[in-house]
Amino acid sequence: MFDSAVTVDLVVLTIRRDALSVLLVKRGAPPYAGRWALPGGFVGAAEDLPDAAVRELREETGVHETAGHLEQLASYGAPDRDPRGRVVTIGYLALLADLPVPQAGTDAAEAAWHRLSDVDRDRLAFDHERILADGVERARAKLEYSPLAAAFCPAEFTIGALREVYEAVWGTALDPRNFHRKVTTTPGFVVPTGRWTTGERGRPAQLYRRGPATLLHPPMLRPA
Amino acid sequence: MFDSAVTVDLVVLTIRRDALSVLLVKRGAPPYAGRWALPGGFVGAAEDLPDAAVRELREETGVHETAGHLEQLASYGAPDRDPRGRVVTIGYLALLADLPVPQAGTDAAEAAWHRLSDVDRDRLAFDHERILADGVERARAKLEYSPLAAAFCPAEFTIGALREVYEAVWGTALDPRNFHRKVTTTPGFVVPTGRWTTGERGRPAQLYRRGPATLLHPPMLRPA
DNA sequence: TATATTCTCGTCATACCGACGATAACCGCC
DNA sequence: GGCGGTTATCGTCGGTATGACGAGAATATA
Repeated sequence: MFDSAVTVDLVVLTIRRDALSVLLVKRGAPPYAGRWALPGGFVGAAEDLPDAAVRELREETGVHETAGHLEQLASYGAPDRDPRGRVVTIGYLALLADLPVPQAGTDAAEAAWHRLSDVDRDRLAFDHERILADGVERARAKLEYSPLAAAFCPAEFTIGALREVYEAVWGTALDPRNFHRKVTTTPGFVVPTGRWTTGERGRPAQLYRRGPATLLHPPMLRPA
Repeated sequence: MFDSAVTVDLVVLTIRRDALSVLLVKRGAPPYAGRWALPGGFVGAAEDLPDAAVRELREETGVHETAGHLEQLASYGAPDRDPRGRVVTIGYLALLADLPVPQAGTDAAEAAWHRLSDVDRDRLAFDHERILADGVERARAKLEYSPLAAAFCPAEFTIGALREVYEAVWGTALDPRNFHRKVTTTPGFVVPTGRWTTGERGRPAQLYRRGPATLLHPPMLRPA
C-alpha cells in the first residue's frame, strides 16, 4: 500500500472543416515543458472523478458539458509514466460540436485544435499518445452502435452534416443515399424538425434533432 | 493536488451449472467486516495496474490469467466511497472457465462463487454493487461483437456449450439450429478439432477451439 | 426395441444492405 | 430566363443475414 497522485486527462474531439481534431495544450512547466499534451489536471481532494473531468473541460475549453458528450475512457498507471513520481490518471473522452475557441488554462501556455492527421504522436507528453489512440478508437467504435455522432453536431443538423461526421471519424466515404435511408429509418436516431436549411449549396435539406435512442438497432457498420 | 490510495477490484465471472456467477470474498476486517465484496487489493508501489489485477486474480483464485480473459473495466473515485479515506479503485473484468475452486486470500475470511441472481446487492461492501453491475453489462455487450464467450469455456468445447454461455449471460433462450449456423459460419469464431464428445446425452457433438477472430462480423445480436 | 435427447443440415420468408438510377430543389453564371 | 453544378431525397434490384421451423442422424437409457 502506498499513495499516488490522481489526475484526469481529456481526449477532446471535434470536427473542424471535415477533419477529426483533438484539443491539445502546450505545457509551460516541466516535465515535458514546451511539448503538446492532453488537457487535464489533478483531482481535488473532495472531488469525484467525473466532476474533475467536467471542471477541466470547462477550464480548458470554456464549454459546458451539456452540449456534447463526456464519458470515462480508461485508466493509466504505469509506475514510470510521470517523472515526478507515481501518478495514476483517469482518461476521459469528450465529443464536442464545432469550434468552441480554445482558451489556455492556468497551467498551460497555449491551447489549440490539431487535426488528428497532423499530430506528431511521438512528441506528446507522458503516455498521452496511447491515451489519444484509445480515445480515437473508442469514438470510432461508438459511432457504430450508438447515436453519438450527433454529439459532434449542433442541436439541429442535416443528414449530410451527420454523414460528414462519420466520414471524418472513420476516414472513409459513405454513400449519401444509403446513409440517408439508414439514419432516417433507424428508430430514435434522429427526429425531423420540419424546418429546412436555406442559403447552402444544392437542394435545401431538412433539419433534424437527436432522437431518444441510446443504442442503434441494428448498428451502423463501417465498410470492410 | 493530494494523494490517494489506489486499489484494483475484480469482477470475476464464470458459468456454473448454467448460471452466471461471480466470485465474492467475505471481508474479515473493517470496514464492512463480514460483508461480501469483490476480490481486490492495493496496487504495489512499483506495480502497473494490469500487473496488480493479474496478481490479485492469482492470489484470490489460484488461476493463471492465460486461461480466460482479463480487461480493464472502469475507475471509481467518489470521495466518500471508502470510510478509511480517499481510495480510487480500478475495476477489472475477468471471464474464466468453469470451476477453479476459490481459495481465500490473506485478507479475506472466505471466498465463494455466487449465482448472480442470488447476490444480495444491497449487502455488498463499498460501491461494489455498481462495479459488479458495470462488469456484467460489459460482459453482456461484449458477447455481441467479440468471440469472448469462449473464454467461459475450456480449451475444447461444443457449440451447445457455447450456446449455454450466451443463454446464461444474456438470460434468454436461443434457437440451437440458428446459433449453430451463426457460429460455424462466422469466420474465425471457432475452428473444428475433428474430435467428438462421447458419453454425453444425445448425439455426439464435434469439439471446437477458439478461432483467431477478435471481432465478430457481423455481430451476434441478442434477441429483442 | 422404443423413446428421449441432442446435434446437424435444410428450407423459406423477411429484413437489411451495398450499388446505383432518377428526380427534386436549390445555387451561380451567362 | 436558361443552363450547368451541387446536394437532398426517393426507388429499385440483387445478394446476404436472420428468425422460425421441419427433418433426419446418432447417441444413451429404459
